[in-house]
Amino acid sequence: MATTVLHTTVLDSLGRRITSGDVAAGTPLTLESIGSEFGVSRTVAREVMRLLEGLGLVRSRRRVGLVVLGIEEWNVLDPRVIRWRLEGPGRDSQLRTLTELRHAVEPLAAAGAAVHATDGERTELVAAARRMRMLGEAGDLEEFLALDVRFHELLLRASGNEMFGALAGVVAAVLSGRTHLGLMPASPVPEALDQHEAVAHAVADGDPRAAEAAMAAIVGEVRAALGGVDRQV
Amino acid sequence: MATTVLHTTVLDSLGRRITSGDVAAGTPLTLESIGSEFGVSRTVAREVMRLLEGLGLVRSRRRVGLVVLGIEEWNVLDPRVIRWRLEGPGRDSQLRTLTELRHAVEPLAAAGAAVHATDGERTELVAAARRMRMLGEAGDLEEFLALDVRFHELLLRASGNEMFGALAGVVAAVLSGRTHLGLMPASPVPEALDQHEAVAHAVADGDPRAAEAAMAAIVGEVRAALGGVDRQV
DNA sequence: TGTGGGCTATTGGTAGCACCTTTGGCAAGT
DNA sequence: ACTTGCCAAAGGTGCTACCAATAGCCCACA
Repeated sequence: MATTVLHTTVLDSLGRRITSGDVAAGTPLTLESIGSEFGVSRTVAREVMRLLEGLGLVRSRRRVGLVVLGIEEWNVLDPRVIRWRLEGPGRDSQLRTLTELRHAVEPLAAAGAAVHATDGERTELVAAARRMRMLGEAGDLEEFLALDVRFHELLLRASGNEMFGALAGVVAAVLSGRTHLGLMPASPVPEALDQHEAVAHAVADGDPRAAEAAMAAIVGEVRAALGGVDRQV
Repeated sequence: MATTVLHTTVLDSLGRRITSGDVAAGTPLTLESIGSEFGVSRTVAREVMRLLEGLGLVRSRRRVGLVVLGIEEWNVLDPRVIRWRLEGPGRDSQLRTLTELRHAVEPLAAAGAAVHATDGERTELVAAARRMRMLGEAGDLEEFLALDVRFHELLLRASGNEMFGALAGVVAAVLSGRTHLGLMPASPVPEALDQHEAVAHAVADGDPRAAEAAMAAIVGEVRAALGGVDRQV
C-alpha cells in the first residue's frame, strides 16, 4: 500500500499495539513520544497520527495528545485494521467475525455475479473450479489456497457491486489464515470441491438462485467447521 | 471526525473531486498544486495526501506526484468514501450498492442480535419498533427516520459482530438518503411497521431464524422498491 | 535505431518556529 | 469547605526552509 518504509513501520507498530489492546482505550500518546520512541521527526509522527485518526483508532485533542479510542470507534472494515487484528491475539475471534461477514456477503455476491459477470469472468471461474478439483485431489495445499483465493476474488469482483469487490482482500486473508492456522483438512473435502464447481456453473449459466444457494452451502459449512454460533444450516 | 477545519476542507474537497470522477484516474496531482490551490502549506498538503493514499484514492510516486487511482483501488467501504460518493453524481448507483450490502448483512445481524443482544438492547428494540408505528401512523417523517436509524443501529451493534456494527453509519446514510430523496412513501407502509415489530419481538424472544426472516423481508422490500436487479423474494 | 548517462522535478524526511486551545492548578473570595 | 476565576504550561496546528533520494525524461553518442 504505502510505498515508503518509514511510515508503514511506525504505523504498523502503533496500529498493532492499539488493536491488540496492548495500549488500552483512553491512554494518551503524544507526537513527542511517538517521535522519540521510533526515532522519527515530528512530521512523520504527525502523518502517522492522522492516519490512525482516520482509522478511528485515536482522536487528537489539543493539550492532551492522542487518546486511544475503543473498538466501537474503529474502522473495523478497513483492510489495515483487519490485518492488524488478524496478526494479534484476537485472531480467532477476528476470524470468526470475518467468516460471518463472508457468510452474509458471498452468497449475494454469487447471485450478482450470475447476473453481471462478463463472459471472460464466467469461463475463468469454471476453469478455476476445475483446477481446484485437480489440485485438491493431488493434495497441494499451497497451490490450492492460491486458486481458492483467486476464485473468491473473481466472484466478488464480478458481482457488479464494488462493495463486495472491496472485500476480496478480506476473504483472501481469511482463507490464508485458515489454512496456515491448520484449520483446514489435509486435503479439501469433496463436498467443497463440488460446491465450488456448482457455483461456477451456476454463474456461467446465469442462474442467480443456484449460485446463491451453492455459495451459501460453501460458506455455511466453513462456519460450522469453525464452531458456528447460531443458526444451523 | 477531524477536529480541525483545515484538513477536512482540503480532504473533503479533493475526496469529492476524485470520487465524483471529476478528476479522472491517472491524473497527476502535486503537493505544490494542492498547496497553492487551497492556500495551505506543504505540511497540510502532505497529510491530506497521506490520508487520500490510505483511502486508496491516490498513489504517491516520486518525480510524478499523486496519481489518481481507479475505483477498483478505492476503499469503498470507508465511511468517508461512502459519504463523498453519496454526495456526488453517482448517488443513485451508490444507494443501490449500499442497499444490496444491507440486504446481505442485516438479516444475519438480526439473527446475531437474537442470540447476543443484552436485555437492555432487546427491550429498547421493542420499544423503538412500537414508537415507530405510532410515529409512522402520525405521518411524522423526520421523527420516524430518526427512530428508524436508531432501530437499525441498535440491531447492528447488538449483533455480536463489530463488523456489522461498523455498518451502522452506512445504514443511517442510506435511510436518510432515501427519505430525503423522496424515495419513501408519504407515510410508511403498514407492512414495514409490522416487520420491524416482528424483528424486535424475534430478537426479544431469542429466535434467530424468525429475526433473520423478518429482517430479510424488510430489506428485500426496500430493494424491490428501489428497482431490484436480480433475485425476487 | 538503440542505449546509457546525466538532469531535474517531486516526494521523503528533518528541524525549528509562532500560535492557539485546552486544561489543571492555584489563589482569592464567599 | 466550596466555588469562581485567572494563569501558565502543555501539546496539537500550521508554517517555512532545507537537504536527500529517486525516478522519469531527454539528449548525446555509438
